[in-house]
Amino acid sequence: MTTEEKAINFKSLRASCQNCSLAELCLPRSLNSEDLFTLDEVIQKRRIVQKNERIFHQGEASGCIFAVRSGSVKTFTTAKDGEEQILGFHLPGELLGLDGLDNQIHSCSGVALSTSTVCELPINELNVLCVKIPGLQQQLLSLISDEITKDHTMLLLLARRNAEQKLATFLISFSSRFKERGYSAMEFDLTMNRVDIGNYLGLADETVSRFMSKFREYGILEVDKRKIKIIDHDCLCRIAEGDYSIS
Amino acid sequence: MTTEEKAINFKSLRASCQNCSLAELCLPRSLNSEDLFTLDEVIQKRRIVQKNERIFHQGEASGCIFAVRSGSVKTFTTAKDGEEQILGFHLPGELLGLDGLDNQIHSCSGVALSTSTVCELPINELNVLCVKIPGLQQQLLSLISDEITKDHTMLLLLARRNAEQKLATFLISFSSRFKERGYSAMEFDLTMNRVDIGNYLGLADETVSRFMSKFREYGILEVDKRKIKIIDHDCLCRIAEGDYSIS
DNA sequence: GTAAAAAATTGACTTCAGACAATTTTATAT
DNA sequence: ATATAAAATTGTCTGAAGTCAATTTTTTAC
Repeated sequence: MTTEEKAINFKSLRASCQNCSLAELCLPRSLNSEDLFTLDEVIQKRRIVQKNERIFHQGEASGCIFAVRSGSVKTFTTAKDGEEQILGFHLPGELLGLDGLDNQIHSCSGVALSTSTVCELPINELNVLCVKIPGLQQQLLSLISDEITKDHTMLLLLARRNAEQKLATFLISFSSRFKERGYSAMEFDLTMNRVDIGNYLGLADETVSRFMSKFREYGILEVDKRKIKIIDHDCLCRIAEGDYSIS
Repeated sequence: MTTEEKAINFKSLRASCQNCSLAELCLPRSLNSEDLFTLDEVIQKRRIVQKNERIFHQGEASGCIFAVRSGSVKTFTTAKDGEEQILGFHLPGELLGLDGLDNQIHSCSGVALSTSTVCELPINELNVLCVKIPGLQQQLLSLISDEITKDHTMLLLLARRNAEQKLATFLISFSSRFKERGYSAMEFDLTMNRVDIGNYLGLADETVSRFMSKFREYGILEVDKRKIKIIDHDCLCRIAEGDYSIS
């Protein structure tokens, strides 16, 4: 992408939590309308990012945390040897960049998986605001706790689950997160490719493909490229829990 | 352990950050002596816990985060099926229980690996104090960021590294953490058993044993039960980085 | 619309680490 | 001190998932 193109993509819009449909899922979750008004003072920018565009960079201090407003985003760390590990896929209403919450450099990068809008929350201003709005401080801590808990769940998945459990868990997670956002829990589009899914789950992309096919063969899913239709949600749950296996 | 014994073990001592040798590593890291005095007002308890005693429980709200003052502690989550995943081993000066920072239930448990002392930091009082001491708020955010970054590093280790890389990384981590605490980087005691190491690294305990032996055979370590002496630190690093292999 | 590139699928084969088992060593309790 | 339990080691064998490779499908660019 050329510098010129970047300039075009980097549109900054005035953001507003007050009339954002995602407020229930996002940082404003438990705030009243007066506090929301105050919060809107610091959430200055809404930024449109194109597919594959970086939102923040590992090793740099953005001074912000980010909220996905539309589209989807992945975060990943890059090891010394250049190897990448995807840390999460983020849907609208979800926060990212909490690793830079101390206003220091980010230890991971964020990249848009599809054309997306993200809200930029300057950490310094957020901290000032936390003093004024006690509920905001609480809400931020709650989101931090969620983030840590989510990582811990992922550690368990990576360390103790086999390939079919990993993939089943992955699909169920997306199902419930789409449902939370008012979309179908049974039919949705994955915005990432098989390589990314494999990387995230600690599997080879061929293994992801193989189990996608197996799930289809067994009538658990209908798979059309990245479009997933869950036919037997219960079975998928049982596979995820290790109570059932197809291999 | 009987109730009576627990009562004896649950000694509460007045804690003080002001004359704690771990202050440089711990929550007070960047505070001045006046702020330290204020901090000491809320760190009310220092608690002695015996080996295998729980410090906080998954599913319960302790209302505290904890700092290890002496000894060592492990944290772990228990899945629905009862399977446990160790999330971390914590040395003096390290914080635990950040997943309960929103003052809600903990999503993991903390257990002493050896007789230990832990400082209990009530979250509510800590939050009040963060308003009074801006440096504390900053320091807390910094520690949260570190925690998230640490988890992300672990996700990469679990997803992308083989057994010898995992074990080498594990040993190097302990080496540098002991060094930070003024102990030898080359000779130290692990306080956990092989099963725990394996669980933490997503390996069978037999695999841990095998690679411990291999490292010994190749003159990289001297291993006497849980006592580790690193002979070839450089080689261990190269194994961890994937630049060298013994298998 | 066509060519080229990227993504996904499937098969064949290999290998790393797990499972199981036997034995040895160490720790604990009486 | 001795018995018992727990932890660690080592060997053998197996299998789940990885690697490599060929092919098909889909996307992108011109």
